[in-house]
Amino acid sequence: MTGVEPLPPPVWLRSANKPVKRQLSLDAVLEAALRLLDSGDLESVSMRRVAQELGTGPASLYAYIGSKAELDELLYDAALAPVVVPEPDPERWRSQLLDLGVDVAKALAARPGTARVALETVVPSTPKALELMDGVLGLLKAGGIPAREAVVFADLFALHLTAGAWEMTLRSAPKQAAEETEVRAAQIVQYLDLVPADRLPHLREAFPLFGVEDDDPAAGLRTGLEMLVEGLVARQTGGG
Amino acid sequence: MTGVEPLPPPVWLRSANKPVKRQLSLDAVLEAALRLLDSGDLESVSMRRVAQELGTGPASLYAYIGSKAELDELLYDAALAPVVVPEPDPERWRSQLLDLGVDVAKALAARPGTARVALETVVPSTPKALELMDGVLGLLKAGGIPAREAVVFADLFALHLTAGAWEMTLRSAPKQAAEETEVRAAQIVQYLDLVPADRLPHLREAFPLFGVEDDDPAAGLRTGLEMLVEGLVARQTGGG
DNA sequence: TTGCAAGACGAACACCATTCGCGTCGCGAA
DNA sequence: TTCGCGACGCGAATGGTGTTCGTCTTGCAA
Repeated sequence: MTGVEPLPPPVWLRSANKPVKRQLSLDAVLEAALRLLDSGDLESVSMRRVAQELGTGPASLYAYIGSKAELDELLYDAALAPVVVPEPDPERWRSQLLDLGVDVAKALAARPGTARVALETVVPSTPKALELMDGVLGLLKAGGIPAREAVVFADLFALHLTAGAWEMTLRSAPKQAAEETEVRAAQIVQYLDLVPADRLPHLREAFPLFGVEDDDPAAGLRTGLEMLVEGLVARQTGGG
Repeated sequence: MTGVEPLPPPVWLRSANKPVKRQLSLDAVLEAALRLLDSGDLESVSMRRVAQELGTGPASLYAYIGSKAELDELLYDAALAPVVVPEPDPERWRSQLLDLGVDVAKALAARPGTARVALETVVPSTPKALELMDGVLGLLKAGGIPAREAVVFADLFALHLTAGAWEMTLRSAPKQAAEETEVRAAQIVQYLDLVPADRLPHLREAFPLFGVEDDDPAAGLRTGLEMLVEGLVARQTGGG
């Protein structure tokens, strides 16, 4: 090859040193960010690193996104992408709702840190988030829940689910958090030994039961969502 | 007063210029941090600022606390301090539980940012947090909930409550977040206009109902906790 | 061919938590 | 009373963060 290639441009030209990579775009930025996210967590997605991934400086990114928070929301939306909203079936709306909730939480937990974005944003309003909210409202309507109640519930549902996803993220973090949890548990035991024996009696009794069933981190979340739905229908039939 | 005060020490002594402020202590650090927290939020509590508040550099603080995270937990514990655990009354355990939950959330929301500490910690284990957990377990026992269920529920209860407190924190933030919310709402309306009219039908219909009853930010939280408790007892009587 | 808007981006700003290592002080031992 | 030592205090530096300014460059429209 070497023979036929054109000679390199003169070194004193500015363009020789900076080969002018016009390959940036919103998609390229998002793609690079997702690459970083998947090989770590949201913490490892910084402007600098994304820029480095693209072979440029952080300032270049601001042509396509307004702020880091904006990029975070894009990642959040991307994390939500694989979730599909089911067609409401009045016979099965409750299990559909639970499945949807668990799916969302799993999707968020699969991209570590994205759940946190939802917690930090006052009201998450990315396209996919809105689509999912619409889906939840649709299922509630299929279940005969009045619109007024449905709105309140949908809000709570999303909140609980997001918090659950965040907790799943913490617990399923590869190594660090696992031993963190153990250290904490040990500290609590130690603390309980320190405290007068007649204090915290219920905690003493129940403590060994904590952390059971942690083989499936989504199980606890599902239970919580079940309780929420159960409470919703109880409140409907009861009266108030 | 001026007359009786002792004359200042000679200026050429080193101790005159640096009066050797051996006034640092864990309490002093915590106090300064709380002062900053109360005149802002957790974001405004940085090592540098706490140190500045004490007239020193950030390095000095590390004699008393191991890390910023540790200080955060101290603040979290301090925020929880005013909450009192009620004596369980088998007649009223449900309302007691709800009141306790709302109290905790209000206490956390009163020190903006502390709820976030609980969300970020794998398992919050400060003394007050353990005391509250013990209280919750006590109420559940008074309600006749089996220990196994009680543990799962207490976890969910705490999670929901913390998330709710965080949301309250966001919404009740003095100025910034309030208009943030409005901006978001406007953006969503705008987005709904942009999207084909047959998409997101339920959201379109229900959107005006969102944000109603925001005069009492704790109301939504209480509703959520009610549903959770309702679901718990329904699951008990039902069978599973 | 020329002019110009828009993209690219190096450098700098103002933060952040944390660590190193030196100076200084108070206190206990001699 | 004097000395020495250990613990505290803390200035300075390290390596991060998001964001902005001003300049350079380049492709395209006129």
